[in-house]
Amino acid sequence: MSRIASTAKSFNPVLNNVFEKTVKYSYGRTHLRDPEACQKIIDKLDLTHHYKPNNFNIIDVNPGYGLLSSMLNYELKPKNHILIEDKDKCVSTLTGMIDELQNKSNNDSFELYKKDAYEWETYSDLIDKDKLISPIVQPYEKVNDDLLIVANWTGMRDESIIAQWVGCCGNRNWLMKYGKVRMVIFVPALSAMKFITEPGFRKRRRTGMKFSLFTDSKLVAITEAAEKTISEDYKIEDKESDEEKSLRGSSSNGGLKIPVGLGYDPRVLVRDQPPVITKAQYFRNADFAVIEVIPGDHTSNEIANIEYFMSSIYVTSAPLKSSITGVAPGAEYLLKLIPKDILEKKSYELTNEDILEIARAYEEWPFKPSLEDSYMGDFTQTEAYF
Amino acid sequence: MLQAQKSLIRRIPKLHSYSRLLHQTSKSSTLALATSSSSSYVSPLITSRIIQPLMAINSLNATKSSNAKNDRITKQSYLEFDSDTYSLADDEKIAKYYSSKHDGVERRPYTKEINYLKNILESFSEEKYFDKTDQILKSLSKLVTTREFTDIVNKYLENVSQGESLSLEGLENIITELQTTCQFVTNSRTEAVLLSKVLSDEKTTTTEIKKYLENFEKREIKEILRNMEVIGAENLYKIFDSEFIDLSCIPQELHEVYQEYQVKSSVNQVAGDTLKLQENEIINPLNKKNLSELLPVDSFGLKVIRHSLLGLEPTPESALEFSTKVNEIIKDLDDEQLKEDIRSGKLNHHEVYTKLQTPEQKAAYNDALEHFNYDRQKQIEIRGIEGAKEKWKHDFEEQQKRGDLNLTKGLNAQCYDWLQKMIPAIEKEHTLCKALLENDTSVDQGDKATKKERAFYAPFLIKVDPEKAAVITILELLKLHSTGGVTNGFRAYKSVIAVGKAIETEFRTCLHAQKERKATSQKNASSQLTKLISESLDKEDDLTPFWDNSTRSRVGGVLVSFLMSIAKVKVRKHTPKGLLEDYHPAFYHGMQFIGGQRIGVIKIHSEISKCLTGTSFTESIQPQALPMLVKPKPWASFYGGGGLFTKSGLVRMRDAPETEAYVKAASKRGNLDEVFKGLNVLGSTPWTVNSKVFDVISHYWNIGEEFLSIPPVLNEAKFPSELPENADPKEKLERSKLVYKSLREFASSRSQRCDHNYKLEIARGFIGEKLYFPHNLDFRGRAYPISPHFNHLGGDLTRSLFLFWEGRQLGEHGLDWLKVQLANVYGVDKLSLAGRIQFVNDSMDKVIESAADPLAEDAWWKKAEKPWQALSVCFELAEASKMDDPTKFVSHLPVHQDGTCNGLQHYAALGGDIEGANQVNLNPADKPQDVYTYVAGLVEKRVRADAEAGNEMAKFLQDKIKRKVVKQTVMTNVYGVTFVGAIQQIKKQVSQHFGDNDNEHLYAKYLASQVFASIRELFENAHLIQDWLAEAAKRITKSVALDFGDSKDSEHELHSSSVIWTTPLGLPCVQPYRVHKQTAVKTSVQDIFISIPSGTSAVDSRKQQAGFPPNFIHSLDATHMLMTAAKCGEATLNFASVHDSYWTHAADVPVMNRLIREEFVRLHTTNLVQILKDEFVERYKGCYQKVRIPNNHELSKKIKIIKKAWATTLQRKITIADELYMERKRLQMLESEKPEEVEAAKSMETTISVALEYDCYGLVDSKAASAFEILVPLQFPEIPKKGTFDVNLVKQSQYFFS
DNA sequence: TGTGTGTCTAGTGACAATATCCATAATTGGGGG
DNA sequence: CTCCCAATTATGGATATAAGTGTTAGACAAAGA
Repeated sequence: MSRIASTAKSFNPVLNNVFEKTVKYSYGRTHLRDPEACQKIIDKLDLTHHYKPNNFNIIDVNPGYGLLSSMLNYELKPKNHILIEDKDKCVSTLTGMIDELQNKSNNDSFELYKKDAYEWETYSDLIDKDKLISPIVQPYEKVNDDLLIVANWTGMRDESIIAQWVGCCGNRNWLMKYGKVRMVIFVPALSAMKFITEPGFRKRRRTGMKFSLFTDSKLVAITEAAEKTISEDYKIEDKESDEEKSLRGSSSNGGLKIPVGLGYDPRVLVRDQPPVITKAQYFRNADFAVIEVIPGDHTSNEIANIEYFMSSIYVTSAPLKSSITGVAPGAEYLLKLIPKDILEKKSYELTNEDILEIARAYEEWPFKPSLEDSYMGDFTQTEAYF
Repeated sequence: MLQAQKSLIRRIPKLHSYSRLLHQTSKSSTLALATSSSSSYVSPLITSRIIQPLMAINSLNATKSSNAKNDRITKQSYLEFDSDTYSLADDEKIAKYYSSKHDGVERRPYTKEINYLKNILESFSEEKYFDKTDQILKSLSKLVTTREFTDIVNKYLENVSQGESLSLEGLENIITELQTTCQFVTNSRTEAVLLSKVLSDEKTTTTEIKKYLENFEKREIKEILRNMEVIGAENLYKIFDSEFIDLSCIPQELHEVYQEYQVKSSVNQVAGDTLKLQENEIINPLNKKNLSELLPVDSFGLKVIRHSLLGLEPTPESALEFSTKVNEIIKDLDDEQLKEDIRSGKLNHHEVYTKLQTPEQKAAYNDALEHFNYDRQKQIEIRGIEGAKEKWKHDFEEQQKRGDLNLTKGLNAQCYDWLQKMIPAIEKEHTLCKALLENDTSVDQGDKATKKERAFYAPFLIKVDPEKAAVITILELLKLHSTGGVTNGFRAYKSVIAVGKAIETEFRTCLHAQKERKATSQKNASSQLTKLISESLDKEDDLTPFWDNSTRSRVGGVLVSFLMSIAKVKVRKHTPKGLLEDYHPAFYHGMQFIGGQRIGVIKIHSEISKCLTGTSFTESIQPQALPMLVKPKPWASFYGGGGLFTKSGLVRMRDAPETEAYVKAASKRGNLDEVFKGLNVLGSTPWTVNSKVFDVISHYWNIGEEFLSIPPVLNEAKFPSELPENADPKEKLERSKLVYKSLREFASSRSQRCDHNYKLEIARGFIGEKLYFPHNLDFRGRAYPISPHFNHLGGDLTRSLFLFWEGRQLGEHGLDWLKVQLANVYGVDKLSLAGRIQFVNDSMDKVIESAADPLAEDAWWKKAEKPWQALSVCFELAEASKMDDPTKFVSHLPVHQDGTCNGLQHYAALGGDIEGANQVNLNPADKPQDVYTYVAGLVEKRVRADAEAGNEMAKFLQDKIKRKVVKQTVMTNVYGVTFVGAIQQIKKQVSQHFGDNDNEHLYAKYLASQVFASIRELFENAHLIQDWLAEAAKRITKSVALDFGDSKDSEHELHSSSVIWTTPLGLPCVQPYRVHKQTAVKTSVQDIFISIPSGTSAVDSRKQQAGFPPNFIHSLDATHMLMTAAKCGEATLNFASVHDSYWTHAADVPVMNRLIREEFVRLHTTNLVQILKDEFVERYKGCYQKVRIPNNHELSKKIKIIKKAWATTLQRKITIADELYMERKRLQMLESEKPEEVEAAKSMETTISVALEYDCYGLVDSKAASAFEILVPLQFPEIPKKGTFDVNLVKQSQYFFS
């Protein structure tokens, strides 16, 4: 049973031979196993300027076996580092790590909080009831420098959490009520592809649009594409068609020169230059990406009136002018209110400004459906039988 | 346009996709095996001498499989192929099977395509698109057997011979051509078509007829005349007139008619048994003149004909006929007042019937009414749709006149407006369709996609009258309001299918009615002949198959999209700039998301839905879904029971071709006569509506408040208060849960109100009427009334509305049984019979009070467990007690006898558990045993034991276990309730009765396990049987057929045997649980997701296993019911049933009770499980099952060696298909005529054959660390031993049913 | 190949998800012989 | 007229969609060792 030892910059030498090289239980999530990979991510994040040592808190959601957490802790030196983890094996490794740190380096910033990170209650309890940390509310003009959220949401069903967190960014509730709190989230690669996009990318849908609107998001790191997503007759093509084809988000014959990054919005790749984590560096064979999400300047208030409208718009990829008609009774009238150039666009081509423009136009619309009309019942659940 | 045409023809059959499938599989593993080098996969153990024949066989197989390429129907669409290359060999046309080869139930390849072709053939032949019909016939001739092809062509000839456009020569030419091109073989029916054509020609002289007839032998003529529905009444008489004809030419069934005719014509008075009225125009739906004449019915001096169901008045002729007959009947009445009441129409049919004095009068009245109702029934079925339209029109005109703004009327007027706009749209579509079908390029077909769509639905759409189509569309959409979990709207899927189905039903009804009219159009046809002809019309089985769902959705789709685009509603909006007015679509399309999945919905504009809430919309009930006014046609074949013109199958099923095939086969073999007999008894029970109860219900209904089971009128759902945008996510979540909850409650209340409304409206329409419920079966043989809304299977309220039409004097015991009935519905059913009677006797004054003043605030009946039925009995008892001699009281009330947990009774009888039998009253006892109480006691005992052992939970629950807690779980245990389901049931009880809500789940879980254990303890043998059934189902559904992977039958999936058994009455039950493939059909509304029915796709093993034990028991209780029904029919009882509740007149209860017990004993004296096992063994022989044997056993080693040898020669892994292939070859050779092949086979070893020498089931050792999977012939475990209970005791058990 | 892990689905009558993309088979059309 | 190849079309399969996951046990399938 070999254990990890490393000379990586952010790796705490005290923890040499604490983490096991292979772990038996993945609990359905991906775990980094190589300190070098963690180092890549930490370097890319470049957070040392943003957070003052011993003067800020980290909420670390699903740290797993804690390798990355320990390195982040060593690198950033938070005052409190809350590890929200409820999986038994992880918890025991984590306690081992915490003990080790306390014994050998007197570091007691870590606090293990054994609760289900899925529950909203966990967070409110953490702050309001158990008072492990007391974050400071900071204005939305700048990024909050008191709180950092790190999360591993790489499981199958975790995507919904990511979407909801972004929703919280729009609502400015939950932890986002403290201000622009930075989040570093491990997500499934496919989620990152859908969510971190620019207008015009074919995979951009409602949630992708919300990412743009409510957050400033970056790709921090990506993994090598799993083999099955790489097309065999992969060819290097010239740049123009390159651009066009990859814009379509097609995963089969994308235009990048190397398979890595296939399926991502190429402009995002160019913009963010994410480092690549190799397969050997993580445990569990499932692609993931690391994203950085910071709440943005727009709120869900601004588009609350067109929620239902948007959901209809993003069903099809036809230009707005044709998909708009069936959306509500009398939607023809709405056509007159929305600028022509927007109507020519397809749903995935809409920019933040376009969306806001539509929301404004919608407000002008005399026949806009009443709110309860947008309630679409979902009572498919089997109910009692006498 | 040629291209579009080709595209149409090509796309319709979709054969090439199948051929692709064939092609693909022909390349798959097994065939690769077959075509690989000849000797390579022969086991090395076989000597070279034996390899020779094997090689020959394999190369033969190889050539066959290379031929298989030619099976592909490629290139030109199959309407154009002209060689035999693509045809199915004769043996292939039928030589396929479903789950078992040994049942003689055939599966035809390309069923779907053949059905489609039959349908479009029907359509095209009526339109006389000969070039297309030729092609279709050619194609069909390649796909079906000669016999079937003859039937198809005959039908086609019938269709095209209609009218003047085709001469006799033309017809003959077609026949000759078909004979040469398609190997068409004529039969007597073909001759009948020709004969009919000859006779129909006005110019044909009698001599010519004679001459024509002389071409045949008399025996032949007899056969030809059998096809009377082809020839028609009028022509039949012409033949009768011919001097060439004598009695020897007349088939048996027509003898009577013939002789009668001879007599009458000799007196020169032709078949005068019908009234001489004006031209008989019964079926002319669109004749408006006819309608205006309908109003003055009372001009006949009789107002008996009061109710006009669906706004349809009876035809004047039949009304006149009826009134004449009634006048005749009441002529002799001595009560002048009664006479006057009847004449003036004060009394409804049932009142008249009950007031008549002599049995003769009653019989005569019944007879007259039956005749009269026959006409009305026809009217309802054929013109029901039109009735709705007339109502709209009426309201529209009223509104125009008065500017009336009443909401309901406004809606009707609105509908009329839409209708007017929709008709031209559909008419235009019709012309486009016809143009497309006629290759008329002058008409612009719009864009490509539209044209493609049109090509699909055109042949079907043009068959339905635009007006009717429009009415149906509007009705169906409004009917769907707020269904499918959509507020103010409905699922697009449902609407499209519903419209498609309704259109199909309408089309079928019209077609049938039209045929009947043609065949019986002779105005003076004798009623006998008319009846004979319409009966033989029913026999046409499968020549117009049901449309498949993709067709339905396409037809529905186009109509729905029309309505959506034309239906507008006016809206006004006050804005700062003043009043804005606009027309908005009444329906609009959207998407709903459920768990991320898209669901297409159509929403109804709020202005419209406002009008729809809570108001009645009875016109929207399809007339075919109403109870019938006349006795349903008796079941005699798979189709044919039920409505006059409505085709409904014997077994209701959803996309289960296998079930259908099995039942049809059984029906053809005559195995179902017993089933028919029972069903016909159920169908021939006449009912009427209990108007007294109806009045009371109606009173409370109209108040609009919640009362007993009547839900209140709710106008809108109440929502919790809004939350700010930035509220805590947890709070937001809680709120949205509340919102959904209140929406759900609102919806359920509304849908309940709606449902009740339907029922009440129908009941209102049928007050005083005589009504019948045609029944059919579900796949287990349980009988259900076909009319879905209003039937005696409903809840308490609905059941209380029913009375038997006929009355029976109470006689000696009747009164007591009425009292028992009251006690039962009051909830006092645990006492002995005497105790129950005593209970009612003690409450007699309250009973009479209840009847006298049912509306009283605290009336006694309202406290009953089933109040409405209690009220119904109160009325009856009060009436009876008024009589001096109650035994003379004529009672109409059905008295129920219910089995105590019927499923458990059957289990107990099967298992022979003594204690179990006691608890469900199989064993005679002084008072009824209550199994629920007993089980509750057992559970209590267990809980107490646990409590003593220190279980905290048990301590809490101790002494709290009541009957009610366990009741539902015990009851549903038989029906296969799962552990989770039981937890839910108990949880509900727990949360109601115990205080502690936090732990209710834990409690429920704990209790559920205790209840299960208790039931198991009580019905030990029964549960062993249950286990045996489940194990058998598991083995069957996990088995592999020997033929799997055979190139000739590549459609079967690996596990494709479903559980099939035959009930003691001969009904085959096929569990329809398979994994259906699904595809999307593009319609103009949206893509519609439909599942493709298949009898060969993989079985859903889990469902099959879970479903089999309860289904088997259900099939037994259904059998018991049908047996009892048949016996009751023989005993001339009126009989009805709700699965395990049997109903008859109070006076007849003793007889029925005896029959129930006798039949139960008769059913269970045979060893049903043994029979089932034998049946299974026979059915599933040739199937193999995977068995895990110890890895280190010598057999494992042997098989591994063989596998390895094969694998090395084949250069790949050995699959199951390979193993089966080798075994198949071995068995084939064993049967061979060549001795050397037999020899070779004998010494050949396959993975399967080596295992035969071992008792593999005995080798199974679950504890063994490592196991090895091998294939062995399917075997079934030994059936568990029966307990010692003697079923015959049931005969003496008073409380078995009570 | 034998394990632990993750996913799926749970009584009957009876109720069903769509849009889009992509690979590939089938068909058509054109050209040459 | 047929044959062959390129181009086009049809079709089935895969995948995403939204965004709390009411509940628990057990069977079954894929996957990691």
